[in-house]
Amino acid sequence: MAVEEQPEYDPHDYPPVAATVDIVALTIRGEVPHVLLIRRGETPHKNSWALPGGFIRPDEDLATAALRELAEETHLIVAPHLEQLGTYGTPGRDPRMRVISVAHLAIAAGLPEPKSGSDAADAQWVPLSRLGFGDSDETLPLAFDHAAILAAAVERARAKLEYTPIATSFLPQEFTIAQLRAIYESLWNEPLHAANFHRKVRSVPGFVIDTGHIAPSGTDKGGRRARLYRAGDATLLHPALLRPSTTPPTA
Amino acid sequence: MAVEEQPEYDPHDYPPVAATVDIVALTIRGEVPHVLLIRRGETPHKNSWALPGGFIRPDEDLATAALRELAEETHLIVAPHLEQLGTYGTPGRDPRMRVISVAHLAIAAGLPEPKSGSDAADAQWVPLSRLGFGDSDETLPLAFDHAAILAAAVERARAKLEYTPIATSFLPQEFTIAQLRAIYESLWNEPLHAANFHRKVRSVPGFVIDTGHIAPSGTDKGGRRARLYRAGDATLLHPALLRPSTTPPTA
DNA sequence: CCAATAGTGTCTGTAAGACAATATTGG
DNA sequence: CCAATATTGTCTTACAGACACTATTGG
Repeated sequence: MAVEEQPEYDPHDYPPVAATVDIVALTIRGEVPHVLLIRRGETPHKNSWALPGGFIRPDEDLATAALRELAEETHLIVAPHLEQLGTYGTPGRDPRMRVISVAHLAIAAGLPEPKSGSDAADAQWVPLSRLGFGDSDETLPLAFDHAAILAAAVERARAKLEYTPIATSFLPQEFTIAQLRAIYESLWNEPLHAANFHRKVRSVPGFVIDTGHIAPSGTDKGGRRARLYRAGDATLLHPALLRPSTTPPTA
Repeated sequence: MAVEEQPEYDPHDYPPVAATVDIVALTIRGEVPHVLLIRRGETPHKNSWALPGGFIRPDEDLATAALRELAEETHLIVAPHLEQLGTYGTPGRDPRMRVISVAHLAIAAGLPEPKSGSDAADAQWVPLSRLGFGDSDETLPLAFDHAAILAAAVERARAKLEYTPIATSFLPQEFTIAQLRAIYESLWNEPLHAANFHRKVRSVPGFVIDTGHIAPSGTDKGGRRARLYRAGDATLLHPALLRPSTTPPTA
């Protein structure tokens, strides 16, 4: 850390800084990735969309603060996956005062409809496609530098699909390979070869474990019923599942 | 960020938080990776080693603060590579007050001997091997949670060697493939197959560019003189140079 | 039976690791 | 010439992507 000098400095010798957390909460609803956003009720950026977040409390760890803020918005108690994304502290990013915000990425399966929390006029799951991540070129404006934070979160998630089992965090306890593939396809925004994906996933040690169960009739139009899997204990995927687009054909 | 409520809140309504930066500066000196540490002159942790760092100034960006603190220790003006590592804010990590510190990783070639800055009794390049990263099991104790920060930095650097051209940041403008290999070997702490490494590096588009120059007599004991290369424009390596150890033989 | 989805078999090209062989260079 | 380092050739194996084919299941 720091503070090598003045062994008994006074905190008030230094300008006030607000320490906050912001959360990019991602989930999949109906094959489509969504992010939790709130509609700001106050200036600045009144009525525009923003990431949920808030002040870090005195004796609260950073991750704890992120989970608390998330819970206040969604009433979700635990997120299967939470990680620190990065810290945003450019002077002027909040016009009111110096704010240093630790951004987090949270991922969970089928999160419930959010309920408006005390500090948000409205909280809602918004498809990533409406924020510039997808086929549509629609791009809802976000408050502050939240567009940059969201972009970092989406890229982090996309990258981590390659070499970690993070995709399973979007799914229920038991899932089919097709459901897993849908996570990859919707986040990477491109179709994957079903047969090759199937074999590849099953060949990565510790990625998925066959439960022996069979999924109920998935669709209404026939088709073989799929086996159900659960997440394995691997934390890193070897070999990785590389993105088709990021793999330039040795061009 | 946050601050959805109280449109005209008073910063002093919230408990004082110190915002700092810490820097893990890595360089290679004589084939051996070193980290810049300072000897603390004051309590707490008086006389133990710590990472350089300090308060973020009022109108200073996070990266700017990191570079400034680094410059104060080493008189180094620019680091070829600087990235944010993560933020450490567990309550109690500094016994004096709540400190939230944004840790950075800096990499540079052959950095000069540090000069003791104003806020450090002594600053010095310390081999990573003396901190638990290497063959030796020596482990100098570090102040605060700096051991965890250093561990994160080393792992980040090791991982980034695989898929980014970060290794070239440790080297001068022009370098040989053998020098590049020495970076990988010393940080990964394992020998690499020289012939295969050579071909692999040259086959990754945009990793290194042949300058047409030939290195002067490298050793005193003969040997063909190597070609000199400079860093290419790739930001991501395709294909990656995977660590031997991280690649379990599909076990 | 037909349509649709799940899962397996093969084949081809790329790339990694092992090892051999060639090219230089100081002494 | 000898020792040491640089660079290139070959061969074997692993894995990704393409495609064909088999297995189920609803209607």
